[in-house]
Amino acid sequence: MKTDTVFKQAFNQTLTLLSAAGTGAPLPSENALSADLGVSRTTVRKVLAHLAERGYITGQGRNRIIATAVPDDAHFPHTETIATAQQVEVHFMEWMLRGHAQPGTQINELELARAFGVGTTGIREFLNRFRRFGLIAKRPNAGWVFMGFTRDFAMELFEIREMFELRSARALVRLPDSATIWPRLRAIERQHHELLNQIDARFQDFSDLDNRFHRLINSAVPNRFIDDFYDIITFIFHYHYQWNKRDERLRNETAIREHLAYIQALFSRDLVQVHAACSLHLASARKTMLAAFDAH
Amino acid sequence: MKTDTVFKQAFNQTLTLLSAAGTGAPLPSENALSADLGVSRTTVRKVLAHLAERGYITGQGRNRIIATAVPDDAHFPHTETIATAQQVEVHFMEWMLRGHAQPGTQINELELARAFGVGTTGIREFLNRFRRFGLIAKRPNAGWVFMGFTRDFAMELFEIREMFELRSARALVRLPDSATIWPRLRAIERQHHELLNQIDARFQDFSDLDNRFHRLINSAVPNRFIDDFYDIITFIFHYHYQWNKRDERLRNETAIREHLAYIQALFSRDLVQVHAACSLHLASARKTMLAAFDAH
DNA sequence: AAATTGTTTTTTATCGATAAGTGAAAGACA
DNA sequence: TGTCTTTCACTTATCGATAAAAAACAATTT
Repeated sequence: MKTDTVFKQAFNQTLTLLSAAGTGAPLPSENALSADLGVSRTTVRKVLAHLAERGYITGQGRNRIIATAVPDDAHFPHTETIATAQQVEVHFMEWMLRGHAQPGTQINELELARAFGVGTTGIREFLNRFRRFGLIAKRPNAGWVFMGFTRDFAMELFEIREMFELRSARALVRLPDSATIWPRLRAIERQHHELLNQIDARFQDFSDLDNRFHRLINSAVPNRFIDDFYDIITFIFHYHYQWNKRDERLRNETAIREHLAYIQALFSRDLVQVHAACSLHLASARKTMLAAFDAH
Repeated sequence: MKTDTVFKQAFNQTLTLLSAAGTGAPLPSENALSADLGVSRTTVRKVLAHLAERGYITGQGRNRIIATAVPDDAHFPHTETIATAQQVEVHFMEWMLRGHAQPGTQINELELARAFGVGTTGIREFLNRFRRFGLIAKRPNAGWVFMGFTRDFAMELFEIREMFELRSARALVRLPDSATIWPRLRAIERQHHELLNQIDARFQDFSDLDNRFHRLINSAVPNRFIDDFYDIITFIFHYHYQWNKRDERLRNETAIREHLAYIQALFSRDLVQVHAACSLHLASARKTMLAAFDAH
């Protein structure tokens, strides 16, 4: 059956809202909460019912009021708010990156299902989706094979990445001044400066900024296949960075400076400059990832 | 439970082998049959058991012999040899191209499952795999939406295709004379000439040749992401050509001539010529597909 | 009348069961 | 001694069932 992770997560979020509003405050309407939490009204009502049952809110219908301050331990544990499908992803990446998986390793659905504590269907579905990342292959009626997160894989990934990014940067330069990309580019430039100023404390935030920056560049002249490819990039980088922490602060600082130069080039609308700045950044990103393989 | 389509297909193939060999001939070993049919020996044994049961072969162990000529109606019907997963694909494409699916149409798993006569799991698995073609999107907990096989879709598809193809053609030109690509290119060039000579009778064979040609170009300097993308191209073209038969003979003849010019350019190793011939062909392919949208 | 809540219907996510199919060890043969 | 067959343990493909979540509909309230 379905897990109730959606409910539990919505419940936790609502608790936080309650704390912020304080005792005695009226509750927003069910529709408002539904939009706020990003779940259906059915789930909102379930949350409300639970809150009432535990005495955190009183009244009913349109006259609901926050009754008491909510104790901290009222939250559901974080693990209970993660859907099975997401759990499988996390577990699998863990399994993969911990070296359990040499190139050529056979992947056994039942074994993984037991190891991860889920049904085989969950594993199957994940593998089918994960297939597009190019790391596993299927032999019909005979299971999956892990292809290896190898140097070749990374090189091929970067080849495409560079092709796509240069294409987007070139297209961007040709856009008129009135395009919405320009103010958005300014905004993200500002975020780069902010992060750079607090680099010592916040260098871990770069990963997210990096992702948003490159996706922004593509979004100016969108192409769904490039977008899809960025899912792969994001996914690989996400797990790769978790695994390779060496020189993280320095690497990120360098990358931020490269981004800023790249952004400036874009504003200059000079194709040669853009090309140079973009290539420089991509080459340095590639070097970073390949270095991780050589160190290993 | 699993369907026995593998067995049925292997059985049918074996019947054909039997007819070719003729009464009294000895059977190949189980291992040989297994390799020949591309199934496990377990399945081969099941086939053999069935054949014996029906009296088509006699003897046992190593001394099996073809007993009688096999009647034509001994074959399992073709539909019983198609695995559920494949059936779903065919049904779904039918459903989609018959205009059942306007952009924005909601896709209902249970409804499709009933319409196609399969379990929901089969539909789910198909949709998850099909997602990568960029024609459907998922809203968690709330089903799938069909995005439409639109003009935009085709344009974005072709943008990537042109990028990839030019990259591969450029890379190919730089390969040494000793590379294995050159004889293979000669071979496929010959096939083009053959097809051109019999164009009136065989113009339908072009689709397959086209596919093999473009994949060959990429295979010279391979990249798994480009390969994957070609799966999408192949898939889309396959169904698109089934649907759009207008001017098929003429279109294919033109394309063959473009291919030949392109091949010649590649042999010349002149980058400018290659670029021109390749671009010309791709532009014409794009025009063909876009014309289908405008006609519609 | 528009927004809100109450109720019912529809749809998805997930599990476990089972026949079909694979692969490898053990045994037979020539 | 190496190929072929027999046997068996393990794996995948597929289904149907069920609780959770979404969506549609109906009834109130301000």
